[in-house]
Amino acid sequence: MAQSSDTTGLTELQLELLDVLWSRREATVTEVRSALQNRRDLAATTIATLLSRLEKRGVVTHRVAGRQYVYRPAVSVAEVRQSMVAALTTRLFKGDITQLVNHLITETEISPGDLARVRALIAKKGKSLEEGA
Amino acid sequence: MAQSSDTTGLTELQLELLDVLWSRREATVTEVRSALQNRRDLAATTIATLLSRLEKRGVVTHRVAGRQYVYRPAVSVAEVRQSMVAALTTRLFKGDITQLVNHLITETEISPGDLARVRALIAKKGKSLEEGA
DNA sequence: CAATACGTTCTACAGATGTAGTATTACTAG
DNA sequence: CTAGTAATACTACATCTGTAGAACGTATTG
Repeated sequence: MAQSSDTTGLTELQLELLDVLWSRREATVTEVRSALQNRRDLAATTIATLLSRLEKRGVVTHRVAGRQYVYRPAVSVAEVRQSMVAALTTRLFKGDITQLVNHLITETEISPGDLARVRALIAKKGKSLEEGA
Repeated sequence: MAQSSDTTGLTELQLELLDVLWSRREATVTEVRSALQNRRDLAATTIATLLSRLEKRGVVTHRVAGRQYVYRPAVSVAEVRQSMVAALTTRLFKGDITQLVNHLITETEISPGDLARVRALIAKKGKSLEEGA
């Protein structure tokens, strides 16, 4: 669902805003601002600008509550991950997922624990495939 | 090696240019241009501009050959993959690699073949860890 | 030597992003 | 009712990116 407007190009900051909205379901400008306060000290007007731009792109929506706007995401975490991971896979690994996984387990310092967890995930996926097919 | 200047933010087009340089080791503006010809029909000056901008960022270098510039990458595929995958993992999965892998095998339509290949990769990695440690 | 062609550098411009001040509007407290 | 306050909208600006024309210099070819 949701034929959202190309979320592949979301920037760091834009994702941080979305994160706030995702975790709170919805939030006002002020709320978003204070949620980011620790890392970013942005003017309220800056947050407002960013959110309205995101709205123009179809990434968020807002409803009016009194004199305030309450923003909420118009795209899901899953969707965004989907499109961004796909974009990265295409760009860097010619679309080959196994190459990406290979990169992850060989080129990054993956811990034995993580490796085990990954193995478990694969096993589970294998099972579900057997059943399904 | 190479403390290259933040390659996390490379765009699609910039990566396409780099791809040409990576595969040919080095190339002139004209060569890069014709290599991209199929997908992108860009003016020679456009390619030149792009390459010189990339050079300013430390992503490529050039040497002079007669009246032409021969560009070559200043960053490796590995480095770029490294930093871009890391950035994505951080942004979208709070830095948790297993979450990314989980996404890959559950959220994308991964083929049984790919799954098997991934499993093999994990197995191999497991072995090398045993030996190493 | 002169004209043409090629190659690079400069300049230009629109759109996106990060950032925020100012203006406007509407509410709240005295 | 009026002054201060809070919220949004508008304006502004620097930087980056995609794109390319114009200017300029040099080489090749009559």
